[in-house]
Amino acid sequence: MSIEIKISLNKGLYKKDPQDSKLGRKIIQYSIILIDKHGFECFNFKKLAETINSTEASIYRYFENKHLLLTFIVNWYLEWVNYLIKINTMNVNDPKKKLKIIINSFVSASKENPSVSYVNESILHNIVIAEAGKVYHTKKVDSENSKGFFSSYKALATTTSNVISEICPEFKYPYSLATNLFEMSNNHIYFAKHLPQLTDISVQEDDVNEVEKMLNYFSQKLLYYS
Amino acid sequence: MSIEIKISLNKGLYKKDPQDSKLGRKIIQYSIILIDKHGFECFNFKKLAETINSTEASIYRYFENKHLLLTFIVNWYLEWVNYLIKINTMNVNDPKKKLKIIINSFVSASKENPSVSYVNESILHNIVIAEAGKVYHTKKVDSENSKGFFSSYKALATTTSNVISEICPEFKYPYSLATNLFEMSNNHIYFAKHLPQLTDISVQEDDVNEVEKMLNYFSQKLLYYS
DNA sequence: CATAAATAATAGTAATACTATCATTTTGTT
DNA sequence: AACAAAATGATAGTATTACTATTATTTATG
Repeated sequence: MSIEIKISLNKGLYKKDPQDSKLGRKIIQYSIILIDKHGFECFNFKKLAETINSTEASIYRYFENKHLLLTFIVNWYLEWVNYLIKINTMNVNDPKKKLKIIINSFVSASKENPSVSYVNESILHNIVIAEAGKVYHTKKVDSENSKGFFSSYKALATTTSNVISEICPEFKYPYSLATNLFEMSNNHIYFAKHLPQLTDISVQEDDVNEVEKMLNYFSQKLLYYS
Repeated sequence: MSIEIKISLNKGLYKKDPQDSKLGRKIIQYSIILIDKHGFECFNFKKLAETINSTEASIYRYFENKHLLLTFIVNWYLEWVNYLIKINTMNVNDPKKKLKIIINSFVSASKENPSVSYVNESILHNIVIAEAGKVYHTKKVDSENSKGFFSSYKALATTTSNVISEICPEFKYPYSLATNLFEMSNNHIYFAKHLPQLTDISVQEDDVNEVEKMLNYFSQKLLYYS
């Protein structure tokens, strides 16, 4: 399925919205591919420019630096997941079912869901798994937070937290559990692929079923029989 | 309390063991201070050399690059925590008490524990909280893993996992819970300080009591009444 | 006190992360 | 079709970073 949603993101993230022009969309499309391929540290605007037959100067007209570009695409992904959760839980009343849908979105939103033509959501998910922590683990975190650069993560945490509180209103840690389910999803997919001794689950050919089961088990143990 | 333990780490991490010379120990001491102060991205060997009145060339005789230096100090911290857990649980039989000691070590090993003269463990803990993920979130993770660069994290996970299995032998995810308790500890201390909307707990003046409570609550819910 | 080992001093290179300027192409408007 | 405005490309240049190499000096050791 391919539709054209335009996701609106904090304006401080870019100098010019890349979603509004051909070159901008190419920057998004190929930065996702290159960051996934070489890793964020080895990714730079010169390589990106060569790949898309443009110039460094042109890319700098869209993004101040590669860190803000990463922040942009990670936020894009989080907004997209939040959007999918909203439409997929819209007609669901049981909060327990809603949380299962949320967990399923954390582990595999990129599968069988509406997508945007110039974004490979599956590759983008890999970037979120491997690089998203770098977005907020920086000395600029406080000033970037005050500019609203992490509001997409907060929105996702709030959505999830509300469902958790619906299931169990007395539960003391709805936000912590929400972010933990998301971080745990990313971490254990990464561990399964690269550091298998740090997890009990395994991921074969992108089948994240075991991760999903684990997250459901954890949340049920914490929320169901209180 | 100050003693001199020498922690033995994977030899691939350094060209020359910094623990064995005055300059080496100064490199460790001030790299910890500088990474904490400026963040890992802005930290470099030139600044470090100026700070300790030495030269870049001399530092390069100890470490190939700053990434391996970070890996070294993070592993040092993990080995130190693992060592403390061992001595503090040595005469404890109840695995539930052992897990509480482990959780206490995750949140505040750096407080009231034997320390090494040239390492400020409290600052080092801040580095682990803010930067440790960068150690293994790199494209070199597989080759570095095969060289044993993450064995300290695995050792800590194994120690914790064994205690978890003692408490509840049927629990299916002992390793996952072990690493999750550690990651959660670091994440939520960081969130409380920088992104408070992502957590329910707060940390006032380095009092991590609420984090400790939360981790104990989570582990008890998952392990006690199965 | 001689010698080896460690460190300092200095210099240099390639790559990175930008910024500035001007030329050309594309787009929208009449 | 003609034109202006906007977007992009081409080119050049700078400061910093991440190193490596060479030689001089200091320090530790038998």
